[in-house]
Amino acid sequence: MYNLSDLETFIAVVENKGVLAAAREQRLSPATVSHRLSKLERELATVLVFRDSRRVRLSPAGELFYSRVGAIIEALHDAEHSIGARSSSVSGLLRVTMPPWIFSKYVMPKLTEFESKYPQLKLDFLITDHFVNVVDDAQDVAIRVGTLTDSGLLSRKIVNNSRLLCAAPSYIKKHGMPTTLAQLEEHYWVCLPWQRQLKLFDEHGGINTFNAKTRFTISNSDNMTQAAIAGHGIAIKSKIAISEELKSGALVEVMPHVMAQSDAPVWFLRPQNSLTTRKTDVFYEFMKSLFLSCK
Amino acid sequence: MYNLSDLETFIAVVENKGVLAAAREQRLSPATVSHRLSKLERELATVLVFRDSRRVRLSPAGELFYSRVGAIIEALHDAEHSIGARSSSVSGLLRVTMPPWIFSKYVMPKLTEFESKYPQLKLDFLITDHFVNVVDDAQDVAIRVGTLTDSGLLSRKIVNNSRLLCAAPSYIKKHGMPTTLAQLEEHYWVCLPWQRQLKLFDEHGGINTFNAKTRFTISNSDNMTQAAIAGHGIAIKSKIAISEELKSGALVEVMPHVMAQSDAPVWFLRPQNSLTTRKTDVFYEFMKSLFLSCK
DNA sequence: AGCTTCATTCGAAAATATTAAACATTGAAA
DNA sequence: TTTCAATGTTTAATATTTTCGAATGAAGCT
Repeated sequence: MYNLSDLETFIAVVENKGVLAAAREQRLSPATVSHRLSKLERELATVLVFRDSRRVRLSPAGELFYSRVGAIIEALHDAEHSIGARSSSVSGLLRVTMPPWIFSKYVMPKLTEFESKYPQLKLDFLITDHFVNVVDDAQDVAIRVGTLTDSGLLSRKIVNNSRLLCAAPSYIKKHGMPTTLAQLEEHYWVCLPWQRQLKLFDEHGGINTFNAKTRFTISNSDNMTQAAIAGHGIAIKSKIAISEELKSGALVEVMPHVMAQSDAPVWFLRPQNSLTTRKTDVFYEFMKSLFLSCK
Repeated sequence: MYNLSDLETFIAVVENKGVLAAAREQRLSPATVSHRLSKLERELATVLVFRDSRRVRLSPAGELFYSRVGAIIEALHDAEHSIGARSSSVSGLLRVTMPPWIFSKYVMPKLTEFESKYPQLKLDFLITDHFVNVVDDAQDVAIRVGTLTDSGLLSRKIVNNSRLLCAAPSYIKKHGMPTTLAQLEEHYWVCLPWQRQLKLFDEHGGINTFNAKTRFTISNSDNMTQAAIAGHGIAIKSKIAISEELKSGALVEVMPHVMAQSDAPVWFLRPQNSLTTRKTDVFYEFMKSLFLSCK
């Protein structure tokens, strides 16, 4: 029967593309690596790796086996950790999707710190404002803002947040500061394509569906902020996305408290039934730490 | 570093509730089992099993580790199988939910056959007409009939099927065979609680929402069929659920082609990202085979 | 051809695993 | 209380597996 170490060696051979390199990484002699590999193949009665003495190439079976075994070893490390055994380092790949503004404003500045804390952990960011199906696109984590529509995902709130209307002072100077819904309706908007319909409170507290008049829409939240700062119109933004702009005066709030459904917390989502949780757990802690100052 | 065999021995100890019994099962000496277990605990620096010399009891850590490691070993066997190595038997536990009529009419009759083919595989059936959340209730497989609403699940169609209206001849004799929607509205219905609103085509092919007049509802599809046969009213049934009753004349179809949205295939659903697929795969093949004659 | 780089094989040594037998513990029966 | 039976651990000898340096082979590069 083969061993865990045989599996780990197999993985090392694949990832280092060679017996010698794998041996160096694992601090073993090449002979040992070669032995372990042939034992594994003998036990499985399957060729995993084609070796012409110059390089190493995965067989189709090896390809398949590799793609599975990595996750299994990871799950095992995770299980060890779950019982408090072994201060095993967090390793592997974590696929994360989030909106651009969270990435650029919150994640990027602290990313080096995170990377040096978990050097074994590789991150794959899918940065977009579009809805990404976590399951279909094989993401391990999604950061979402606003009301959740995902089902079958575990959600944890990272930080509270609300949306508000804002515009550049230059825009307000030119077009005037609106004080009624009727006035608001005459203004230009800078918004994401799916934000054009919005719900606002009228004077009596009733909810009013409202179609934004736009000259253009942008499908990236960061660029949309830039457009608002440049004075192209009124924008709907997360409070924590533009806190600095509000403070510096680059943007000013328009008609506070007029937005219905302004509540837009930042959420941390991950699929359920995953065998490995440690990677996502440390990333959750990281994300949480980024928003501590927003409280 | 501990071995796979150490993990397997640990599992055997847990499942056989003892070192001696585990040794017998694994065809090892008790000394070996004891050694392996202590090695595992030494490596993990964690007590997994409390041993007073009379019996064996899992520690909390052991409990947790056991629940994880079982799935991991299973995933590994699965990976082996996926590359065609080892004709490993399918083992473990498979949790399945399905409606009563499918279970009693299709699954039960062939269950012994399936069990003798995969003696190592334990099945846990959750038989209900109610919607079961696969993820929350930790089901490995769900058999669903009709339009799918689950997200994040892999679905495969097992067999095509449609719903129709039917009633017992005795009921029709007494109340007359309806030929128009207006007449239908006067009839009594036997239906599941969530079937009381149904959509029917009118003479012009338009869709008509229709509230069924009921004396009672039953929340189990099998009992509901019995009620229909007993002449309590018109029922909405899957064609393949009552094929025999239609043939024998115990039930007769009422107003064919009047049901809108009558399409109701039988689906096989399973969560995505599961590490083990072999168990579900063999069960899928089994389910598929049950409906071959329905084509 | 000669050199370099990589992977495998060989044989000895080291490390690890296995087992029987002796020993320990405990619950129950006498 | 004593004894017995059942279970788990330890010990120490034995068997197996693993490891590594050195030798060998295979292929590309100059």
